[in-house]
Amino acid sequence: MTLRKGAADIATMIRREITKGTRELHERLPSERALAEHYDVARGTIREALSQLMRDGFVAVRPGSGTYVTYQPQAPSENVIEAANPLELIDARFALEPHICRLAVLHGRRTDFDTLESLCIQMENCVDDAAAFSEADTAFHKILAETTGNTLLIWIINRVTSVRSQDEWTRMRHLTLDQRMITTYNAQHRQILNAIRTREPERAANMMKDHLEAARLSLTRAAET
Amino acid sequence: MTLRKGAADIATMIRREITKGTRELHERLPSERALAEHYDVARGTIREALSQLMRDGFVAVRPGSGTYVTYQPQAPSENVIEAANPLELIDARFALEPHICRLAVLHGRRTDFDTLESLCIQMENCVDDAAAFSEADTAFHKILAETTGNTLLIWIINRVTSVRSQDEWTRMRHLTLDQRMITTYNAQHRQILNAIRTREPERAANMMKDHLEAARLSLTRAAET
DNA sequence: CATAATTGGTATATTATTGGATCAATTACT
DNA sequence: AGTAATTGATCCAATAATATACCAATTATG
Repeated sequence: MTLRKGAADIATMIRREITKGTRELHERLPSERALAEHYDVARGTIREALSQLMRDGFVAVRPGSGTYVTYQPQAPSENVIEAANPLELIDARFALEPHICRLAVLHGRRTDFDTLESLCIQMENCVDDAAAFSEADTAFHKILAETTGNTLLIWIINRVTSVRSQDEWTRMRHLTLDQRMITTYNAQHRQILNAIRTREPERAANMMKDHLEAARLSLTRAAET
Repeated sequence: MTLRKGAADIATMIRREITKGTRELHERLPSERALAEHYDVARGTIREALSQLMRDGFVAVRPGSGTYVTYQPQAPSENVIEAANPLELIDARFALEPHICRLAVLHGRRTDFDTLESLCIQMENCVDDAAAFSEADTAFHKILAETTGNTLLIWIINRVTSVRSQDEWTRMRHLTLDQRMITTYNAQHRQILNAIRTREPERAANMMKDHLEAARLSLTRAAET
């Protein structure tokens, strides 16, 4: 019967706090002295426990500062999307967005088209501002998804497009986002919107395919440089 | 053993306020000086904390103006998919699965085809057992997605197909899943697999569309009764 | 439109806390 | 009994927090 708490026990307790989410990523643990008092154990034991946790990559110890949580019990859903590489993302969009165009033809209302129209105008006033164009572009594809009325598709598209904003992809993308490219994209957006307005599902879907193909090309070209 | 409040602690507290929804998107935080007073800490500490939050994309600081929340806690993914109705689900599959067939043609390996083949055989031995057929059918579509090698698409399809098992859709579906229907589905699965094997992307995609159209028809028919 | 107030940005010297390291005494387990 | 771990104490160096002052950009005010 163990009467005394050992370093391994302390390590287990702290590890549990981390994996259960009580201690979050980047959070600072109490000082070794405070932990020693809290667990009613000597500081050396705490140090040994922290040493074990450090070996397993749960915490990082910074002299003079403190010990910090470096492990995150992965939230499965987010990571899949965050971890996806740009080509996977664009393949997913190749699957989703042409069909979204077809559904937009079926379910779209005039107010939706007006919103898309104003976004087109907004983008056409951004030929010299890549960042502003990108933002409006994301909004365009987002609104397009919303016209389908399909909450599931809307959710998926929002997830997939939102990744772009905080990615290295953005950097690559900006390399190729010159005035000529933006003008091309603007023309394609127009064609897509017109096809939807005239209720031509297959033409809208094909226009979207062309649009995504252009985006993929500029992406692979940027990756090769 | 006083526990000193460090920048990491302040950052954790503010991060919690944001993720818990207390601080909403685009909301302006109090000034650094006000935060310093509120948390009873020096302004430098607040600045270091905000700097960390900025690195992680939770806030953005605008000199002369203030600090603004730039992070939105994601809507729980499960609910969106769980709440989707059968027609939304099948529309999502209409978007995804034909393109998955195209990608399967591009990336599929012989071993993948062998697995799909064995699942076809398994389903063909289930013409009189709707439950067993359903299970194998789900596996077929799942494996098909996996042959694309696109982790994002795999994840989405798994989410979308897994709903079927615990849905009222299942009940409706079983109503129409007689021997004749299962035989039809089996033939379609065969045609899809063959088209992929002979590397015909568009034919495979079209076969999948036919397959989904049949599923949708049986679904709407069941809903009308 | 000009001015004043407020906001973040920066610098610096001082002070307190933290982890790093060591060692002799004590306790637990084989 | 013998071995290994824990304990409790002390000193050190690294780091961060504090307090203060001033600058620059933005925003509100009259």
